[in-house]
Amino acid sequence: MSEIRPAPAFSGESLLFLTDEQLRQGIEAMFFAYRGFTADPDRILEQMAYGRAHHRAIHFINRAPGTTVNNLLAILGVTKQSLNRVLRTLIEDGLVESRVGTVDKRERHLFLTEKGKALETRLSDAQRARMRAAYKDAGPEAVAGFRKVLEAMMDADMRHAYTKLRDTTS
Amino acid sequence: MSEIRPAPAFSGESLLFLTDEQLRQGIEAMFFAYRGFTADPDRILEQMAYGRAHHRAIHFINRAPGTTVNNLLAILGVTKQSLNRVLRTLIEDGLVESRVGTVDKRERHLFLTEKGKALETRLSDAQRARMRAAYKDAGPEAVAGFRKVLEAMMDADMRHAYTKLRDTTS
DNA sequence: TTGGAATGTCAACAACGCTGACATAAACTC
DNA sequence: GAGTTTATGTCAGCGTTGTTGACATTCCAA
Repeated sequence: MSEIRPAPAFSGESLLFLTDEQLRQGIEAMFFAYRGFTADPDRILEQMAYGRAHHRAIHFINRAPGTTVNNLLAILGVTKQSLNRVLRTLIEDGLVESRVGTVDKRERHLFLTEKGKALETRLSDAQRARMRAAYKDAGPEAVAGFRKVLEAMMDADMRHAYTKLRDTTS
Repeated sequence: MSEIRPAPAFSGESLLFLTDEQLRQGIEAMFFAYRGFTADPDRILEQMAYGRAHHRAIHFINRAPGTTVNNLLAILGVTKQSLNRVLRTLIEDGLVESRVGTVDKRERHLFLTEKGKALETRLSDAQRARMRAAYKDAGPEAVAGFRKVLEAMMDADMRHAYTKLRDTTS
C-alpha cells in the first residue's frame, strides 16, 4: 500500500489509481481472472480432445450463423491456416456445417449443427455460471466499471468488432 | 438491447445486469480485452523468439526474487515440465540466475540478472502504458469495479496467490 | 539406513499459433 | 472474350507451450 509517487496537487481528483503499483495489481488481476474465465469451458473441452480455439470458433459461429471463414478470421484475429485446422475437425465431427456461397462460390458459410449447438450451450452455460456469480458478488455498479475498463483496453479494430457484436440482438 | 427475462419484482435493485445477454457481452468483452492486454508485450517478445510464457516467468520472478521453481509453478498454474523449458532458455540466455538452495539443496532459487531486469522493465512499461490509458479513460470508479469483478472471477486458490502478491510491497 | 516424499530435469507428444505454396473462383483490364 | 490480378479457402510443415511419463537428487522419517 505504499506509494512512491507524489500526491497530485494539480487536480481535484486523486490520481492515485494510476500509480505503477495500482497498474501492476490490475495486470496481475487480469492474468489470474482470465484463467478463471476459461477454466470451466477448458475442463469440458479437454474431455473431447478440443481446445480453446474450438470454443472460440463455436461461440462466434453461434453468434453469427452463416458467417464466412474470412469474417470469422477478422473476429478471432488468427491466420486462416490456423482457423482452418480447427474448422476441419469441427466439420468432420459433425458440429459445424460449411455451405458453399450462392452468390460468391469462393465463400463458405458456417453453421452449427444440432450437435454443435448442444456443445455450445454446454460451454456457454459453464462460462456464464461463473460470470453470473462474479457479477452478483460485485454488483451492478462494479460491472459497469468492469465493462468500461475492458472496452478501453481493446485495440481499436477489436473494439469495432466487439461493438458490432454487442449491439446485435440475434 | 432486448431482454427475454421477466423483470425482477422481488428485489429493490434491478437484476437486468445478470441477464444472459449482459453476461454474453461481458464474456466477449473479456475475450477482446485480453487480446489488447497481451498485444504490446507480445510484439516485443516475438523479436527475440520468446513467448508469453517467458513474459509470465520474468514478471513473477521480478515480483518475488529468490522464489523457487515450485513456488512459481503454483502461481503460474502450469506443469513444472512446461515451466522448465522456459526457464532453461532464460537461464541459457543470461536473463535468469538459478541458485541451489542452501538449507534445502533440492530447491533452486530464481533471480533476474541485470539483463533480465532490463527486459522486464521494457515489457512492463509497454503493458502498463496501455493499462494506464484504459484506466484514465474509464476513471477511478470504473477501475474499482473492474478490480472487484476480476477478483470475483478468480478460482479460490488463484485469489489466494493474487491477494498475497497484491498485499506485498516489494 | 532404508523407503518414501519432494524437488527439479529430460524426452516425447498434442494443441494451436505461424509462414509458404497452391487451387479455385471472381473481378478487373484490355 | 482472353489474360491478369485479387480474394477465398486448403494443405504441408514449423515453433511455442501446454501435457504425461520416466528419472536423478535430496531430504526426512520410520
